Amino acid sequence: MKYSRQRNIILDIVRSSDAHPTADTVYDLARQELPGIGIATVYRNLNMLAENGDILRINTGDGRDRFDGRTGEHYHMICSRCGEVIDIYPTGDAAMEELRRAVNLTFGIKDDNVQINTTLLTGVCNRCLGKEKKN
Amino acid sequence: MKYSRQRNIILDIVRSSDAHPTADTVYDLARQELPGIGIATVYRNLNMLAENGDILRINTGDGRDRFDGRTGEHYHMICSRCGEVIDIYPTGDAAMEELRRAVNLTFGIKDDNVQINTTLLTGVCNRCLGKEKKN
DNA sequence: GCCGGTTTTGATAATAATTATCATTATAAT
DNA sequence: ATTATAATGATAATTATTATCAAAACCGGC
Repeated sequence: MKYSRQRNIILDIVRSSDAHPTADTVYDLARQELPGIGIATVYRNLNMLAENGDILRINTGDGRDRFDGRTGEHYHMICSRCGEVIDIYPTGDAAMEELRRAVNLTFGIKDDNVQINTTLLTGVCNRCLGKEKKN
Repeated sequence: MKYSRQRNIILDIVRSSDAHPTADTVYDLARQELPGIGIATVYRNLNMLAENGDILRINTGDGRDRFDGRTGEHYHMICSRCGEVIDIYPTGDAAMEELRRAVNLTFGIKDDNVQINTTLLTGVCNRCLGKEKKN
């Protein structure tokens, strides 16, 4: 993989965002820095960066992938009301180990060829819960 | 929701398949029974049936939804090699309760607004593992 | 059985996200 | 600087799915 100005801009955008941006959002932000950048370049690089493990691809199920620059172990919840992606971090390695054991036990999995998906949960986010209570 | 021959055919197809068929596959099978059926009818009914809880929609992340006629509590694994959807059933209610507790504990979730996604795991299916060992 | 209202159908156009193509340009190694 | 390789940007193509809408099917009452 060669250096390119475009790729670095895209990586920076994804890394410095905490909103799990879509390709389109990344494109808009990238144009602010490099107006001539093409949408194909954005897609191409998001794919390469994800492939390379520099960023994470999040499939929300709504037809548009989102991307996450935080590659440390964490998980995502999709809000069933607004579709927002919420980060959830495990409370510690021990808890995580406990979860894996529970998964293996619950489903009778013996080997290590299985990993827990990064988008693990669906629920109602706090913002939507707040709005609900007001009505 | 009214009776219609098409809807029943589609429901039967999804129910009697254990291959988590895509809309396209359902369309092919439906045409064997009712050659004039339209693709839009298939999509429309898969959506309505899923909305209604008669079938399950599985988002595999590869851009084409799959459908599952078994609505009892079970989970899915996506094979990271071949993309196949593997059914995984919990070993019992107690195990499932254990898993939920582990999830809540691991992620500091207190309320009940959260549910574990039906597509929970990614891994290598047995068929792909078998092929691998032979090489 | 026929009528009127409602739902569903099927053909097809439209949408929307993403990928492929390809000539041109940028980057890296010698 | 030269040259090989990789990346870019414009745009066409692809693909799954949804929207549109006139025609047909269905259902309850008469």
